[in-house]
Amino acid sequence: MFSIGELSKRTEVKVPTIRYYEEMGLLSEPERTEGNQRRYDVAGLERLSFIKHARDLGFSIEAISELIELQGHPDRSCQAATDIAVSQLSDVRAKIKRLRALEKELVRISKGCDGEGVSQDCYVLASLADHELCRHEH
Amino acid sequence: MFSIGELSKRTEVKVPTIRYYEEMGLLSEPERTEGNQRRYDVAGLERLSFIKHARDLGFSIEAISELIELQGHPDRSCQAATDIAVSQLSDVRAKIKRLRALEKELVRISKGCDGEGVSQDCYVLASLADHELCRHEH
DNA sequence: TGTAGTGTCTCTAGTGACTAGAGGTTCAAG
DNA sequence: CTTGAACCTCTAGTCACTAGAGACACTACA
Ligand SMILES: [Zn+2]
Ligand SMILES: [Zn+2]
Ligand SMILES: [Zn+2]
Ligand SMILES: [Zn+2]
Repeated sequence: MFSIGELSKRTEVKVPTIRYYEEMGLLSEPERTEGNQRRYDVAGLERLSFIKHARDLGFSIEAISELIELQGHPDRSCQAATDIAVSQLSDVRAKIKRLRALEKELVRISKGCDGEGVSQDCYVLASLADHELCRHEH
Repeated sequence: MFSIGELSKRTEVKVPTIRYYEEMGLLSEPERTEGNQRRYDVAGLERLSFIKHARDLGFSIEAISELIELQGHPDRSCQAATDIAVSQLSDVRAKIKRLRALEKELVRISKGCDGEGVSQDCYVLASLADHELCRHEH
């Protein structure tokens, strides 16, 4: 049995975050000591590792809820799990696409000024004031 | 003179967002009609366009505040503006890097299951449970 | 001039996923 | 048995908005 602090160390999830996951229903309520402190078993550790891994991969709390729900029913179709993963992938790809456009624009903007001049003549400020100077969509 | 709704249409910034920018000090308080409604001039429109453009490029409200402050002092050095832009660029690059790692991992994970099986045998769920299956750092 | 309908006002609360702090209690080591 | 770290609950703050309530203002048309 682990205390919340031990669980935190083993999973690299901060203590308040663990309590937050419990409140959100991702973690089931663990046993308590007589003095009301949480005590976790291996199942709790595995559950939290799952959540941590999914969060690291960018899945939302809501998506993780669904995945955990599915995990609890071994005989159910896993179509929903694949759907969630595919949708997460397309989210990530959309974000990358958008950030790449921003990157190009920011390269142009920051190359345009070395910081040696004054505000009035600054290419950075001029570029922000006028989207027409932009080469890409964003 | 524009009403807040007209300003909203011209800049594609939603009305409550305009009020929020005012509250945050990005927009100076505009004139008011006798009935207390906001009325903007061209300067207000340009200011809001600047903010919109900077937000679209991912600059934080705080960064935009500094840029606007700088814009108000045409004779001051623009070093800070370049610094802000460069730092924004490196933020964007860091995000892209992270997302690319996630993308690779998510491709592997979602390719691993066609959704035809059951939860118990699902590669998506197995992958989330076990980071050892991952090919990349994240 | 009356009125209908849309726009605007302020204020409060909610979003997601935590994070920080206050004020109090429990645990484990020595 | 004492000390000090860890734990408890609860509230509020983060960022950049977004939604809604209830009241007031403006505009166009009859
Ligand atoms: Zn400059
Ligand atoms: Zn632009
Ligand atoms: Zn599957
Ligand atoms: Zn992994």
